[in-house]
Amino acid sequence: MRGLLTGLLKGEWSGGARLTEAEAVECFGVSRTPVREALLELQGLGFIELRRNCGAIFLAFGPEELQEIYAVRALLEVEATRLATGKISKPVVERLIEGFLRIKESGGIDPDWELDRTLHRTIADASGNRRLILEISRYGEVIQTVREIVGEQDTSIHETTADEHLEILEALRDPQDRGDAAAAMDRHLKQAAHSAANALRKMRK
Amino acid sequence: MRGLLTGLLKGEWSGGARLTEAEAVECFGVSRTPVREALLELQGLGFIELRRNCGAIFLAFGPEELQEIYAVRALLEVEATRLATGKISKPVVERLIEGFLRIKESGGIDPDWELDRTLHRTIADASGNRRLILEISRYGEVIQTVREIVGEQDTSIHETTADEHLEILEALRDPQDRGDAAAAMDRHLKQAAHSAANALRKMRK
DNA sequence: AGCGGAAAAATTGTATACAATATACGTGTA
DNA sequence: TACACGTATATTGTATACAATTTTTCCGCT
Repeated sequence: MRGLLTGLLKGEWSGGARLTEAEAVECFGVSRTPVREALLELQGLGFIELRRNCGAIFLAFGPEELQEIYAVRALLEVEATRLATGKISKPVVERLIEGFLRIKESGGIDPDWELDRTLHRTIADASGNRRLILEISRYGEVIQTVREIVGEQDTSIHETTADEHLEILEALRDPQDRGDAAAAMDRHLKQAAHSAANALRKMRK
Repeated sequence: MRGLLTGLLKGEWSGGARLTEAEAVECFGVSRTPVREALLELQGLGFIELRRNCGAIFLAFGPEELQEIYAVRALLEVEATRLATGKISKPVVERLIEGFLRIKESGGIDPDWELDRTLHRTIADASGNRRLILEISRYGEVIQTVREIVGEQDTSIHETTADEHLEILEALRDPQDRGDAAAAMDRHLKQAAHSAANALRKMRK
């Protein structure tokens, strides 16, 4: 599965390309059963269209599509942040703040996606809406895969990202307004969308 | 697939119940392959949890969970409405308004989910964000299944629903503010969530 | 009786064979 | 030459057999 998604994102198959199950079997050296399941999952994630007796059709994937993904992600996570405001215990917030401060001090060399994921998952969990949690984690997988491919070479990004994370956390720690943290999350994800789209452009050209 | 989902929603399997592939095969009289694919899809939709060599575990599904589904749906569709404002051609809006007026006149006997789906799909399409369109249609399937099971016996609902739809359409036709139609959509979906949850309660007790 | 481990059973993961169906092509006719 | 139809081919849908893995059971040991 990951292989197919990676291939698509790297641009090995461009949008509109057709891939039959038999071809996928040759590509990945496994039988049709797991290939089918992978294709079905990819369809669920919206990267391919499955048409009976026609094979899988790769949908376009470029900076535009990436921005659209981030737009939906932002919708989900901003709402989660709004709901989570005031529900995360102080110690947890403090520990996260410490983590991001350490990253800032170390000059942003270490990307540490792990801490990033922890932050986003903590917020989602605190929202209390299990559906929302589920959908956010669904998008998390996609985003993670994109990150692994695109690479995010520009290390200076990570420092500013840490700042954005700190803004969110500080708003969560001392909420003046239920919307402050949500607004910070919105800014953070808009910035992330921009930088991811740029990284993809750089990679492709 | 539909069979499993229907069974779950009807309460044949309560939350926490375990269902192995072999049992599902007996239940539905098809082989493991399609059963597996159905279970994977159900996992993607968030109705079951699949654990290796443990079978499918049904997650809880009741009025609470239904409300959560509607909350996420509202998130998606309200944003779509905001984006669609001003992008739907007058004739299209007029035709939809006519349709809902006809329903109101006929006293709301005829549910006409078809027209309802057309409205929501039209708005989603006009949003211009293909990701958003995809996610909305994903939820549309779930909602449609829920409706078929729950039945929505109370016919008086349909008249008020038509009113809500008309509010949305009128705001789309003459947008004073980009948020008017979106706000109407939000009210509509909150109402729909409430009535669906009630219908489920009535059915279960 | 309690615990550890090994064998057995249950269950999912994968491969392959067969069936159903849609597409493509070629042939015959107007 | 254009079109209709039928057959051949390609492709997906389904069933089943086998492999891998996990869970359960049961027996021996302490």
